Parts: sequence; C-alpha cells; structure tokens
Amino acid sequence: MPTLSEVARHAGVTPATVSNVLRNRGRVGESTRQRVLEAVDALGYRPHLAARALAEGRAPTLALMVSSIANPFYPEFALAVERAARTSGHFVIICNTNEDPLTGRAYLDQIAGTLSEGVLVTNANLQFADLHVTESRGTPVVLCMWERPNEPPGLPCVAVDFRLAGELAGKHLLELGHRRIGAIVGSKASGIHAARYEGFVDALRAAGVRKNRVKHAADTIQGGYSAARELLEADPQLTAIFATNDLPALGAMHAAADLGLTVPADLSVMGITDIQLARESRPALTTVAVPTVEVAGLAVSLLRELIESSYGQAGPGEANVPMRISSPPKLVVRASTGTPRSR
Amino acid sequence: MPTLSEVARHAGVTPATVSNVLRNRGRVGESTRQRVLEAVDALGYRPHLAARALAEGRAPTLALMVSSIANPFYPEFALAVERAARTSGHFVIICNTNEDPLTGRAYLDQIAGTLSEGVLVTNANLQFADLHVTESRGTPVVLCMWERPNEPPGLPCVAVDFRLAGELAGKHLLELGHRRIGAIVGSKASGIHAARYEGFVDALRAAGVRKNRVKHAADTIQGGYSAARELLEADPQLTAIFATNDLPALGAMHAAADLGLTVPADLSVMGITDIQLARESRPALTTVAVPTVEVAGLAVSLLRELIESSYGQAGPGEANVPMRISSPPKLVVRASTGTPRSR
DNA sequence: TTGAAAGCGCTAACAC
DNA sequence: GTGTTAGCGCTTTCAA
Repeated sequence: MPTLSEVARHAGVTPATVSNVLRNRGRVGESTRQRVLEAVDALGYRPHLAARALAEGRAPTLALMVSSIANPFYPEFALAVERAARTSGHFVIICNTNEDPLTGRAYLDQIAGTLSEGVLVTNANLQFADLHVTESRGTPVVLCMWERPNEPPGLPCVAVDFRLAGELAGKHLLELGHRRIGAIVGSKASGIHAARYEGFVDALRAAGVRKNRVKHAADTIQGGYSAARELLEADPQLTAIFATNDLPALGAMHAAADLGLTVPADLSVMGITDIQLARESRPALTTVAVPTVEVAGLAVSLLRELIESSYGQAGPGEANVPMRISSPPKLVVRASTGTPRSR
Repeated sequence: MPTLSEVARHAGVTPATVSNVLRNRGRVGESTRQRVLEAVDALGYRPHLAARALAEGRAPTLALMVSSIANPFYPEFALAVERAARTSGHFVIICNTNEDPLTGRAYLDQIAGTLSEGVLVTNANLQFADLHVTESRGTPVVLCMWERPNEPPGLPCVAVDFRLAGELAGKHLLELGHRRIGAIVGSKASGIHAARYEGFVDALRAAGVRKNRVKHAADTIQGGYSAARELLEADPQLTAIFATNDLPALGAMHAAADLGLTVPADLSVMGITDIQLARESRPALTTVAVPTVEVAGLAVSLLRELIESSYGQAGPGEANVPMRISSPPKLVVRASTGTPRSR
C-alpha cells in the first residue's frame, strides 16, 4: 500500500502538502492540488486509518456494546447506529458481551480510547463501575436505552419512558375487556424490565384490578414460551398475556398454538418494542413501539458531542450528566389482541 | 490515558523494557518484571491499539462484510465469526453494505489494510473486481459461503454444497409424496441461490417430475410471503413449497396462514439454512441445515493463514487459490412438512 | 538483562 | 502556497 510520502514524491511535493490537499486544510495552489490528486489516483493511495488515528489522537470508530447480537432487536438497533455513525465518518465496532460482565470489561479495556473514541452501551450487562472507569479515562460513554427518565443513571444516556410503554400495554388490554392478564417479565437476570412491569401494574391498579400473575423469564422466544405455558397451566382462565418484550411475546404466541389456543380469539398476546418480527409474525403482534431509530440517532449525536467536548477541555467532563429523552412509546395494534371470550 | 513511557518512568526502566515485559519478548529480569507489572497496574495502563497497529504494521481487527444485518442469518454468522476471531485476538468490524456495491467498496477502501488486516465476505453484493483490488493491495480476502464447490471463484473461500442442500430438500418433499411443488428462489438480485434451485430441480427430474412452478423473490419473510401467494394463486393444487432460504420459507408459512391453509396438513413448507427462527416458528420449520458455525471457523482460520503468509513473503500470495469445503448440509425434519392431502 | 534510537504513516505548528 | 520539523504511542533492531 502506497504511503503519503510516496504520493508526495510522485507529485513532487512534501507529505504535508498532500495531507493538506486531502483534508482541504491550509491553502494549496490549484495546480499542485491537481498534481497531488493525480498522484493519489495513479498510486491508488488510501490513508492509513490507524496512522491517522495515532497522529490525530482520535479514532474513527465507535464501539457498540450489546448483550447478544442473536437477539434480533440488537441488529436492528445496530443498523440504525451504524447509519447515524456514518454521517460523522465513524465506523462501528459491535462488541458482544454475551451477557457476561467480564467479556464486557475486556472489550472496554481493549478498545475504548484506543480503537474507538466513544462507547455506546445497550443493555449489555455491564457493571456501571467499569463504565465509569472508561469514562474517567477520557472515553465518553452513552447508555442507549435507559428505562427510567425520572431516575438518571449517573451516566450520559438516552432515556425511553418504558414505564409508559407498560402502562399503554396494560390499558390496551383493559380496554379490550381483559381482567385476567398474565405478565411475562423478560431480562430476568438484569432486572432491567422492571419499569415496564410497573407501568403495566399501574394501569391495572387504576382500573381496579388488584392482582395478576407474573412470571420472570429470559428475554427470548424460548423464555416467553416456557413462561407462558407455566402461566397458562397455573391459571387456564387467563384471557391475555402481556410480555415486557416482543421476543417473549412471540414465544407466548407459540405456547398458545401448542396448547390449542387461538390468538387472539382464545388468548390475546402483546409485547413491547416493535421489532421487525412483530410485524412479520402470524398473527401479527400487537405491541408498544419504541422509537429505535430515533434513540440510535440521539445516542450517536450525544456521544459525538461528548467526544468533541472531551477534546476541548481536558478532564472527565462537566458536572451535569446529560440525558436525552426519546419521544414516547406508542401503541401499535395488530392482530394478536382482541376482546376476551369466555372459555 | 497513561502511555508506555509513563509506565516506564514509573518503574524506572525504559519503554523498550516495558514493551518486552508486556509481550514476553526478550529476556527480562524477574525483579524488573515485577516492578513493571506493578507500574502497569498502578497506572491502569492499557496499550494503545492504534499505535501498536502502526508500529507492528498490522491491525487487530477483521472486517466482516454483510449485505444486511437485518437478515437474521447474518447476526448468527457474525456471532460465530466473532467467537472464532477472538481466539486469535482479533476484533470484528461488521460492515453493512445494504446490498449496495458502492457502499461495499467504500468500506473496503477505507478499512481494508488500515483498520483491519483481513476481510471476510458473505453474500454482500460486492464486485469481485473490488475484492481483487483489495487483495492485490495486500489485504487477504475470504469468501465465506461460496455456493459451488465445483466452481472455485478465483478468490480464497469456504464452500458449502448448496446444490446438495436443494437436492435434499427436493428429495424430502418427494419422499413424502409431493409432486406439485412450488419453488421460491431467494436473492433475486444477486442470483446467488441458483445452485440450490438446481439441486432441487435435479431431485425432481430424478423422480420423473419434469416441471414445477418457480417464483423469484427477495430474501426476506415478506418476499417469501408475496411469492407464495402468487404461487398458490397460480396453482391452488400445490401441496408443498420449497424456498431456497428459511426467511422466505417462513414468509410462505404466513401466506398459508392468511389463505386459511394449515401447515403441513394443507401445505408443506421448507427452507434451507436452519436459522434460529426456523426452530422457533410455529409450526417449526423443516429445513436443510448449513453448518454455520463450522463455516465461520473455517473462514476465520483460512483468513488467518492468509494473513500470516502475506506477512511472510511479499506479493499477492501463492498461485493456487485455497478453498475449504464445509461438511455437507443436512436435512432437519420438523413440523412444517408432511404427507400431502388432496384438496 | 537493559537501554538507545529509529521508524511505522500521518498530522499540525510554524517558518519560509 | 509550500516545506520543515516534531511528534502521536508503540515495537524492534542493535549496542552496551
């Protein structure tokens, strides 16, 4: 691969001039400019990104930490992040923690601040302590899907009102006439879905429904499947199941199918998020949509700002920790919910 | 972030010694070794990967080119690639081409050889010419899912016998007694599923079935859905649908549902690949499994070899282009196929 | 066993 | 306008 100096030699100028031409810095005469461009072309020169990163003291990549790329939500989110990142010339390195805090920390240790100049964190089971460490080392961190706008996490974040999402789900089911509703709370391990469930319970309370069955589960189709079966065995009179995420909701639909129940005639099912599969399932899943693309955009731009300001003044950043709030979740009614029918 | 020299100063040695300690190079006295390690710890030193990359002349990352991370096959594959890559200390940069050759080329131009020292290519709609260019610039390239073991592509690759996959699918359906089978051929644009369809047709021919309906479609659930509806409208007597990929097969199942057909009683449906969703759909999808994890492993290790040898002797590599062949695809019978029933 | 020195490819002052 | 110079943080000969 040709280097800057080779291009310079070829064009009869110095490396600095080539650099100037390439980045439109400093004044360069039109004729030399042409000569340089020709040389670049002739040699097929491409800047060495690692060298540039070293010289500039900043890297052209952002790291995106996810718990598992196998959960279809994350690829969707990653795609949105990538699109947003490209607008500022950033590449995205996707880091799978596989729900393992140690793997997460290892990634942070290695790439934060050296290969990437900023870190985006989704529910990746990371220790906040580790995140604070990388932040204190000068690499900005943004939490992408903070679930409680009213309780800032002490780290820059984009918050989504997930309590509201749960409430909207509960209201929808109540309005259809359901009173015996089972709940599946995903992300058992991290407990990150608590706000969603609280919102759901709030809705029930407001309607005078004082209790309901709950089952905690893994945030997967399989997890939802098992939980739904247990719920339905424990109380065959359930007319609806609310899951805190689309994946377990999909699993609940499968469980219904295997139990000979028709959705929504025998059992209504709904989730939260509106991943692509929600649209593509049969029956199509009713859900509360979270503005994924918007969140990705907000997160990337917040991270960008933090990066810029971190180069401005030294130090771990200003005193107040910024938080962006996404537009509220919205109910999306599809085919998996309907009025209850007595069984 | 502390640098090597700071650690060195702290330990009362020179940067070279610290470097030696960190990489177990050169002989270092046990006592200095300890002192250095302590300093590393005390300062929280982490090597600057970009600087190291520059000094070593090689990057710690691999690029994985995919057409769309929204297609659930790719995340699964990416995960397998990431796992394999980590064993050699490589990070993976996932590059979404979004089926656009220009985006693909832009990625190649920017990161190949500068941010990443090797490129893994899945069906990302890349021009072979572009791949040859990056190869000739000294960055090894490996095609991950070459569909025709008998027709080497002129680029290092891992081949999977997809013709056989199609044949196995055809045979399975024939053995169940199906004779009127519709086919959905995915990846319309790239034509990359041709071998699968050929295998399917071969199986039909061998059984004396001379014609069948085909429909080309996008490699998505939606694409399969539309194609299946058209197929079923054109010939309501179809008793089975074979799709060259799981995603369109899933779409075909949805189409059946919307048309009031029960799978598999009224219509058998099957695909190829065995993505996770195939297991998780209702009914669970019969398919021909491709050894995804194995392919990822083979691809990464081949790429690693090419990288090593490219540092050994200069030049674009040896004359013979290596090809690894995965173990053969295997039929996985689940619940979406059964014996035909006359309608 | 350790240190000195050069250089990876590029950028950024600053001088000419 | 263009060249000179000094690094960015690390590795790696080669001397000592």
